Amino acid sequence: MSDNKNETQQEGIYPFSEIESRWQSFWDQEKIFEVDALSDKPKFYCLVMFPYPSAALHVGHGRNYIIGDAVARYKLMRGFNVLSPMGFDAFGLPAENAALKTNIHPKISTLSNIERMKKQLNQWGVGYDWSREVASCLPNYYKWTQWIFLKLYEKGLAYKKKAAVNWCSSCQTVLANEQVVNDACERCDTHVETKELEQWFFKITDYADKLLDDLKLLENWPDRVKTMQRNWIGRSEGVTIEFPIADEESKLPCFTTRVDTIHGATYVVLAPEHPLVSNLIKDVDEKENIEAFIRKVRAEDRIERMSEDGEKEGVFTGRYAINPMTQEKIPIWLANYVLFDYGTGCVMAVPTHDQRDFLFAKKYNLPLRVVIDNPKEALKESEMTEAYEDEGVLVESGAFTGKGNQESWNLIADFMERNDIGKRSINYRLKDWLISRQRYWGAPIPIIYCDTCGAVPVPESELPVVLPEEVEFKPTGKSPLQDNADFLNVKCPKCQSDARREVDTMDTFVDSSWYYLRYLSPNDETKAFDFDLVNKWLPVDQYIGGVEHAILHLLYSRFITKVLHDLDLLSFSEPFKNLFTQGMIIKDGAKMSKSKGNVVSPDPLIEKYGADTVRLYTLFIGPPEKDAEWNDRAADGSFRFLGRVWRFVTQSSDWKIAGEAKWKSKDLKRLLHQTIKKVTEDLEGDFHFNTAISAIMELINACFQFQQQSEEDKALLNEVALNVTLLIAPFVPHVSEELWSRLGNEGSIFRASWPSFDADSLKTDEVEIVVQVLGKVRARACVPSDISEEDLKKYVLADEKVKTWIDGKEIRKIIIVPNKLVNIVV
RNA sequence: GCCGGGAUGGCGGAAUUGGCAGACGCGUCAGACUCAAAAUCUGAUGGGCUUUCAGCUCUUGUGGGUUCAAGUCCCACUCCCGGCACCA
Repeated sequence: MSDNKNETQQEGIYPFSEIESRWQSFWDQEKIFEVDALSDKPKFYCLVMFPYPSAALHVGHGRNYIIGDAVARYKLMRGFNVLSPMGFDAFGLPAENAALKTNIHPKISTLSNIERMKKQLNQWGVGYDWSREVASCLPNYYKWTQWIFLKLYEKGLAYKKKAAVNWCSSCQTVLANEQVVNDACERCDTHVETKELEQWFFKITDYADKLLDDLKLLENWPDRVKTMQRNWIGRSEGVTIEFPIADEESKLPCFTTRVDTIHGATYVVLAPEHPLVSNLIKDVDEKENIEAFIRKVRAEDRIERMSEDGEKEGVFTGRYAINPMTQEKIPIWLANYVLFDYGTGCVMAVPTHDQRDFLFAKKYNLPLRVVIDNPKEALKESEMTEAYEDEGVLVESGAFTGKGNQESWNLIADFMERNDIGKRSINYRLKDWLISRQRYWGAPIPIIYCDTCGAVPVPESELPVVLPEEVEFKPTGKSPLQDNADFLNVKCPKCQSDARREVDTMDTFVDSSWYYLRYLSPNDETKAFDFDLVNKWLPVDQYIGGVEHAILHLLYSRFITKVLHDLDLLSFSEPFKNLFTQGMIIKDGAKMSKSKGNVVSPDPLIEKYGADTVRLYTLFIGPPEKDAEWNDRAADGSFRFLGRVWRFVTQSSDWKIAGEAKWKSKDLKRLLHQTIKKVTEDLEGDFHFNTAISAIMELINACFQFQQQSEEDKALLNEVALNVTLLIAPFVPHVSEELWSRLGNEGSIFRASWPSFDADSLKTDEVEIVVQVLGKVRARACVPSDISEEDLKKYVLADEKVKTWIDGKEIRKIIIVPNKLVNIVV
């Protein structure tokens, strides 16, 4: 490999390895990325999602940093005061799991991974303001994570409850709903179990509406991310109807979105876990059977029970409710398909107009009544094979009969509210955020349990609750901190009697839900973030990261920001104004991962071609928002291109070409300015680096077909060389710096300003017009760009080729698109 | 089932939003350099047909439609990717 490299460099392709290390040190010394946060220059906060510190980065990771770096460098050249910080999401399971195998403490492995990762980032030539580095595992950071917990606690937004929670037996901890993907642990793919445990939650449901409504404010977020969040929050509007229970005073509340079908509700169904059930069935003959059914359902796996093709099973309670609109007695059933934790845990069933109810009713022979007429064919209960779920006119619906079902929705809801039958209400799919983790490598939850005072928050002055280092962190299903007596035993902050600390740690998504605030004052010992600085610099102007965080991190960060906003600690309520989610780098059809063995390391490629080539190929591989298949060989093209740029720029003042000169100076000048325009527009828009780069390639290709003949040509070539160097700088910073200095410029190219195009140079006095006959291209014509339509028509009709196509035919119409095309209709 | 995004040469992908489809790059082929190879450089490169320094014709997942003109707009459909889903 090294022989190869020497050879390449000897042949004078371009001495990338020397150049790259030299300019990397230069940026360091010159503090190119260090920001004066107080400056009056227009600010630009460019943020890449901070990574979990892993030992070896692959080219897929690189895409994220390279895109972020290209944006930051471009904005620098546009004259912005650019804040581009980096930090590490440094708590979490991988370090702890590795420690179990290697016996190296997570703190040690994490900190050494961070150092390695910084080296790798530097090797890529991505620049950050390292003076602002944060690592979530350090006490000066997690102190403030704990502080945020306390703020939520004070507001009643952090609370402890016993609940059925997701349990990963491999990770030996509970998981948030957001961390369960297809019934499996997001991290290790282990099938998730359900456990009843007492755990800490953040009340994100209080913010469901705001989180949903404010998606409208996020104009520059990808639609798919907003859609995912919308789906996840899952708001549905309906009416909670109180069904009186026959022979009893109490009522059964049922949430429905189809209040228009109420007259067809012929039975109601409760979740077997519903608290009213035991009372309902206490005197019923079939009690034993019913209880057996409840036991059976409870024993069923929650996941299986919820799966769609799971058999719907139920049992009659022997009791009846009253349909409040028809006053009929309707049976009360229990069924496995009704979820206790959604809505009211009790549903009204309308088998004629809900397919699921229909199947259940058929199975157990429950009564049907059509209340919406199908305009296409009359519905007969006895002949129906499926529910009719479309629109129509109400029938058998008392005073509402004859009205459209949609308009009746509101009329019936109004009627119910007036008569105390039901109330409009809203339900969400979103559940509260479970933040407790029974693992070691995380921020301790700052709570103390006292036998007399109960759960007492650790006073702010006593933060941080330091994570002890001497711990046996074998996962046992309980927090390892439990076994550390020094940590566990404390005095109650209220009454000074003996007390115990909370031993669970926080979900690492709590750490990452506020880090973007910390970068403005990373070393401040007195507060989590600086009010003035944060409100000056945020919201983040450009956030860049993987779409896998569409729900988890992005929803949690929005939530925490809104809470802090409501506490008057932030003046903004959305943290990230613009979001860009880059696609994944794929290898052999799959996401790169160690377990699949398809990881591509950038090291050999950097060794062979240099970091600039890796960067250029990464940006050129395709539209950055889409997934892209990595192909080492295709990177050759990027290297060749840099070689061409190198030769052109270093020789531009004495430029000779081998082949035929196909370009004229006027056209080359125009192309230069078109290219500046195109690249600028691509970078200002949706970061279409791939097309920006191809435009620069076209310009360089043109230069290789241009022969210098005069002093003006020489000046033009120098102009092209200078501008090309500037245009490629955000993509390939090392070689650009080198060329910039070889062109005789002082200082960093990133202190120079971005080129602007000259509108006059874009104008042409001659244009090539496409001549179509009946929409097919038959000829081309070079004409003055200011030619009149009349002259153009005459010119085109006189063309020999055109004549052969229109000969003897009647011309019906001539369509002219100025400076582009003529279409003759015959 | 609902929502979002897609489908363009051998491959990755362009196409100024209705105006020359296939830019740019990879690969392939040919040539230069070389004893030779690699690397590098130069050129050609969607398919078919013909009378081949030219020209015709077909071609953007499928089938219809609108238009002087459709990858782009409309209707119907197929397949792929992602999210949600016994959610009442």
